[in-house]
Amino acid sequence: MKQNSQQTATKSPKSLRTRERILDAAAKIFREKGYSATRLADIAAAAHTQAGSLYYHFDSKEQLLDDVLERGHGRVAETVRKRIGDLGPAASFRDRLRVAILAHLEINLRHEDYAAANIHLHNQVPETIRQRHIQKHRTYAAYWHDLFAKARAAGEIRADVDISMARLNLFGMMNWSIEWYRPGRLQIEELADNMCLTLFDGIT
Amino acid sequence: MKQNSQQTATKSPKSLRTRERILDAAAKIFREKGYSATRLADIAAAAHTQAGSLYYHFDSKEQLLDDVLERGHGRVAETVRKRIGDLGPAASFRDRLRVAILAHLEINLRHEDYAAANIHLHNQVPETIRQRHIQKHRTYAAYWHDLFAKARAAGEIRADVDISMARLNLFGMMNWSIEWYRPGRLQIEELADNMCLTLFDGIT
DNA sequence: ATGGTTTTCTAATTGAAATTAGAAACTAAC
DNA sequence: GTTAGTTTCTAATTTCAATTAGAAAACCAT
Repeated sequence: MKQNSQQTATKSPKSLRTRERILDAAAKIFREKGYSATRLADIAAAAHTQAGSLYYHFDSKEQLLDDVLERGHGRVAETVRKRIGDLGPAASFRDRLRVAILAHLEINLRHEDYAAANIHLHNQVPETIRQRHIQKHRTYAAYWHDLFAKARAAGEIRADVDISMARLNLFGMMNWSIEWYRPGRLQIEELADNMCLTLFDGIT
Repeated sequence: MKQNSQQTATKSPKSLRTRERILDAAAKIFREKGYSATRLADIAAAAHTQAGSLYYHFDSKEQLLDDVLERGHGRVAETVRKRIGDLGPAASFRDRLRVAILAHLEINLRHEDYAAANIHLHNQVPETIRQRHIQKHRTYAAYWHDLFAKARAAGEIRADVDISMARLNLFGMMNWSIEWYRPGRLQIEELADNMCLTLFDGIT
């Protein structure tokens, strides 16, 4: 039942770095061309190696996408949970939400290729793999839902607000930013602040 | 310099209907599998015909996607402009925005396959075609920007609000709904109302 | 119903790209 | 500097699907 890579144990540092390089290249090309249109030769070229060599690190093209999606989502989910954990139990839910928004944006916009792959390609993997990813997204969504629910219970959000819609709207704003945000003019923090404002002042 | 189909003139009603059927099928399968992974045989099957027969109606697979994108975006843009036009010159800008939001959502959610294709596949067409679509999206964005700008000039939006961000946030909410909205529980009108509220109360 | 036109089908043709196999090159410990 | 293990390369193999060509079928006006 291997869900991810091949030999999960015994990995030399060099092998690990190559693997990383390949994943980054894959995310980049997948994002640019879509799953099916990217040739392993393209990924290989971007990772400074040969198409055949990829098979030493990955079982198949399919599994490569699987890993890209996994890693992209994993990083975001872990970081958001960690940052909120770091806040301690005294923090207001409004502060928690603010921190979560910043973390979500930061990771996604710093690894846009992984993020974009997750958004655009998650329905291009075969059904079994797809189910696993859908499940993870559901769990992540539930985590946010809970955040909103507690904020409302604490009176930090108006009682008549539809929590589910609020979360979906926020996800829309955040995830859409991957389409247009380019580093430079606007700091990610400013972006996060702006979204907080739009959301809260429409909610509180 | 044919930008779209082949014989733009002289089309029998039957041919037109078949063409329509093929476009719908294409949008559906493209949405499900992505551009490159969909076989013309799949589209043909969904349109109750044979792969080879598609070539009577379209020049190539590429042009098929081109037309799907074109039609998807065209319908939305035209409808939004028309509905706002119908409002007459006396309408408040807030009302205009409300109407525009409803129209955008209605068309996109009633033709989700076309909408999803536009969102997910617009960067999978070859460069020349892609440029044309990007241009159309820019024009559409500018139209909305103008709507926001006039609303602010009329004092219907706070003066310190960043118009560009507001529009992007709104687009995020609206376009993300294509990922999760399924007809049934929630009416599209309710959805539009909700997004208006979230947006305005965060802006006004 | 017959001739011309439009539309659809079937059966090649063609090229492209994932995957595999086995040989080479590299690495590090002794 | 030889050897075992790891990593990479090259050159098939094999499958798959877009496109084309030409034959059939459907349609329509007379």
